Amino acid sequence: MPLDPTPTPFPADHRAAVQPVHERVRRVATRRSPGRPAGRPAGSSTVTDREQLLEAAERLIRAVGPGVSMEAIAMEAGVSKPVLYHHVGNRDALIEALSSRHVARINQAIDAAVGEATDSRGAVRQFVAAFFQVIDRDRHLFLFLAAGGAQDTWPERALLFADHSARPLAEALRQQRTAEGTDPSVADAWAYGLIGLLHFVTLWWIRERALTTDQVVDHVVELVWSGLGPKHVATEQTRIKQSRPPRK
Amino acid sequence: MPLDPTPTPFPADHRAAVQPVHERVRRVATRRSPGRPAGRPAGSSTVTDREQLLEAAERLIRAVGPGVSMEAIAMEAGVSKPVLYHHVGNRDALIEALSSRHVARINQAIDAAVGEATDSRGAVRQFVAAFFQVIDRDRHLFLFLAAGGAQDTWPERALLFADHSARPLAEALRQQRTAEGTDPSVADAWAYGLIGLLHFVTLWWIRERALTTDQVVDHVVELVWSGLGPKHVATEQTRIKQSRPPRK
DNA sequence: TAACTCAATCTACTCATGGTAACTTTCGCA
DNA sequence: TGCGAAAGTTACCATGAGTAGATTGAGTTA
Repeated sequence: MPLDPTPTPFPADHRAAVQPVHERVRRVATRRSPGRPAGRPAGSSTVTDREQLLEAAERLIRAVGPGVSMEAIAMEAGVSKPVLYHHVGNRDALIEALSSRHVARINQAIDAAVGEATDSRGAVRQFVAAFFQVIDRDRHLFLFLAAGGAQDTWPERALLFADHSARPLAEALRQQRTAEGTDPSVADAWAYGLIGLLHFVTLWWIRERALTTDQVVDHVVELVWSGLGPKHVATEQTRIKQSRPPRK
Repeated sequence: MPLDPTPTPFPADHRAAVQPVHERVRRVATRRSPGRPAGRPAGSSTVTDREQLLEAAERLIRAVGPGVSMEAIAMEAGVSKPVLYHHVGNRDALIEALSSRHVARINQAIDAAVGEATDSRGAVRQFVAAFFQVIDRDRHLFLFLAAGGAQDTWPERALLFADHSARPLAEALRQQRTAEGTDPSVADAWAYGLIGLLHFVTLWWIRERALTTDQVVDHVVELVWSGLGPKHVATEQTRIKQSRPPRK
């Protein structure tokens, strides 16, 4: 899996990168200029499409990182701020909308990858690997969706992206557990847990880059598949070793 | 485990609660008033202790939620903003400092709880339960630490709290794996993964309150202990009635 | 064709907040 | 007693979310 060639793992140069935003934005926004008169512009094709705005938002986030301002996004779309707000709502709603699209893409990639697996464990591995790859390819977008909102609305926002990922996963888990005769009520907790697990490992991995993709995927799969419990040689969980489990 | 009596699971009334902040702050900050002259106040006991500031920050966050401003914190401490900044640095540094203290408390609780366990699985359960309890008891503080910063510095900030939790856990895992002769290089990824798992399940659980504490802890432990792989032996939990049909 | 209405848009603003500059006062010490 | 450093304060700046109100083009009616 080829990583894209960005040298710095994290966009640690946010602040520095902010300047280029405006640079680029100024280039892009040909329709706006200081001397421009107010009011509706000529030509009936000015009806703004919500999709255009979302596209522009993604484009800009990819280009300059998760710290983009709403105004910059509006400019990137060649539109003024109130138009953006009219069509999108507010920053949280933008995150919500972008989450929905992006998670759809991720799930598509996951579905395709899982389809290639021949056994259950292989499917889990494909799942994890696909998740990592898509997230890594769109680091900035991921960061924006995971944490790009205002600090005021946090509790609602924190799970916006996770919700989209976790809900279908929960459904799948529920079906699987039902089919195999085990309690399906674990599904929601497991889904959020697994998504959180992937989230944090991804964040850590993006920051540190201490492992190759294959390594980190292997490690995650081992944990997710087998858990912390006794290894398969043991047939009963009562035969666990006496060694103490993780404490601080 | 008694939940504290807050009726609303999430501080969904941030915005509403913002007013009371200032109300309260104005009461507390007796030392400040509009007509007060500038300059160093009389009395040699004015030397501000960093600890006092951190205490004040915690107190206020607990009281009004994770959306507190730096100015409100300064006022709560009976001090002006530049003093707060002088002693603490900036908002991220505040998060860092509070994370350090809070994780220390959490780990203390976990150590105590794990000490009561008689077997490994029980220890994991105690670990998870203790984590949940401490987090739930200090919801606001948790939210502040997990996401209370400015959006600009996100990548660095996102893992501030997680780092503190994950590092000792990684160390423990590394020792354990080394002792039992399995590959210890999984430790970091596992630690961040497990912390992320707990993070998200906690967030979801705080928001939805669909399960009792015992239930959610059981579910998490089952996942963490046994993983998604084939069950060796049915545990008590998995033998619960599987009567629930997949909804939706 | 001229007036009317309305939707789409813009400019220009408010407000909140992180962070800083520059000034002011007290204390300890020679 | 005088003076420098320490500890504070007020007042400010910059940025960015979100909004109010003005402005204009395009159908629509007479």
